[in-house]
Amino acid sequence: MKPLQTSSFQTIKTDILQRIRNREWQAGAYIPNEVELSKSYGCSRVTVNRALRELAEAGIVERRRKAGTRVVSQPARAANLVIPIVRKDIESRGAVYRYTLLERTIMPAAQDVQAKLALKEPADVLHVRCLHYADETPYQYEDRWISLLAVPKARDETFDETSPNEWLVENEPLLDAEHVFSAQNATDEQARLLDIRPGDALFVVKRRTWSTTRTITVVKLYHPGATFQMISRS
Amino acid sequence: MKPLQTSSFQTIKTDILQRIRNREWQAGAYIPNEVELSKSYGCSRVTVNRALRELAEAGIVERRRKAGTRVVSQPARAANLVIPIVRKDIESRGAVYRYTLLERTIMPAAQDVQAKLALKEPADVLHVRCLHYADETPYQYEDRWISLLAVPKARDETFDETSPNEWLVENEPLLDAEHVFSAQNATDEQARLLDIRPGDALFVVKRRTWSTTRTITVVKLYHPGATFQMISRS
DNA sequence: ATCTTTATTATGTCCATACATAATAAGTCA
DNA sequence: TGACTTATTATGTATGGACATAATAAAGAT
Repeated sequence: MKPLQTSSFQTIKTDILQRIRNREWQAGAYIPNEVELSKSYGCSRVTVNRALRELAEAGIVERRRKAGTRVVSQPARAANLVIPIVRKDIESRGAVYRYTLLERTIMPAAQDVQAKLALKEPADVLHVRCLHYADETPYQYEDRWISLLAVPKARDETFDETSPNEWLVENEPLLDAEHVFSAQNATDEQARLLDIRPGDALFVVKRRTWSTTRTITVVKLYHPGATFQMISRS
Repeated sequence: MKPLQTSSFQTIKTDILQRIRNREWQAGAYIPNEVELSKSYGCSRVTVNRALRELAEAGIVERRRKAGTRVVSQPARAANLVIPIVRKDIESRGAVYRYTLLERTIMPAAQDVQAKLALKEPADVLHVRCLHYADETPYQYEDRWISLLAVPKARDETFDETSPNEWLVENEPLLDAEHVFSAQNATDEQARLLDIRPGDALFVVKRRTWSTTRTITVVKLYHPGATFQMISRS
């Protein structure tokens, strides 16, 4: 009989998960240590270690040296969500993507912008506002600040054809980011741009992006709540 | 000299990430295979394997047998967000948590509820509506359906003291879930319950929870947009 | 030319073994 | 009693070697 899951660390992982679900190993309690488990499963300790490590990464068990491995009592749900690049998101829905630049201004950072971009002293920043359409329907309104201190190359980019998002992905790849999700009512201007009514609910994503040393860009992404949803599975 | 990061798979992982960021290994290109890398790093292949595996899990590289490992060209942002248990969320902000049950009704599933809970045939369901307060300010309005076919025990639970969320975490732990986030305008009733104005933006979380075979519960969580935000780092 | 079979290759996993490390418990001494 | 040192323990990581597996390329047959 071939096992359903080929790899044995996987079968061990799901078996342990089952035992926790069935309360054989209760919440808050310590489970047998790696050596004991490897004996009972008839495998190497490394294999058990990998299973337990992945369960710990999933937030299901907690591990501490010398103490052991214990079942987390009330684990918070860990949702793993993907924030796609707008164009890909729209095209994956079978819609035609279009991009419009609304504003591109270079100016000295105002007080609040300087704080947002964590600039120690006043410096030039780039303010870009733009719209992303799906089949000629406004899909996302983007309001972005880029630190020209961190990305001097951006000074020479018009953003006529390429959206700042895609330009940054190309030119400053794989940065760390922090996201804040919220809901807010559309202002008159936002409503006009997104072709909805003032006060309509907007899904807002605020993103701050940085490299090792500096904040690169902060952006607010506004989605009409009715047309937008963000999904996370398992 | 002691390395900054003790484990060598970690240093290798960050080194590879650096090389990708510096475009030494360009987007879409294949990077050296594990054997070559292990030689150049002077370590075992398994160590390189772990570094690359974790980079693949993070969505930074793609791996295929025989083909090799290549840098993902335009990686979608993978945000790892934590959806806390309401009470803990509120208490961690230093506020006092209070819970109020609004409705608890057992009824045969209507058409739409039957579909939502993926019930093949009509069966009894439990409808629970409740409010979560932070310092006597409404924080979350919860509208939940529980399949009594999947969780017969829920029939005997009053939910007077314990919120359905916490009861389910205790009684049906570690279920798989799917989340959908969106924004919508508050209805008159929602506004009344949350002590906001009708039309105010609400942050909505829809969650479907299932065990191996059956859908256990579906729930809609409504947050006043102004007071709520969900954060995800890195 | 097209289909099928057979290498080849890079990743995926496993093992036994070894040493490192963090956290705790036990022991020692003032 | 209290401060300090020394085991002890479970997890964390590394190694060389081995075999499995998926995907592709090459070779062969029709």
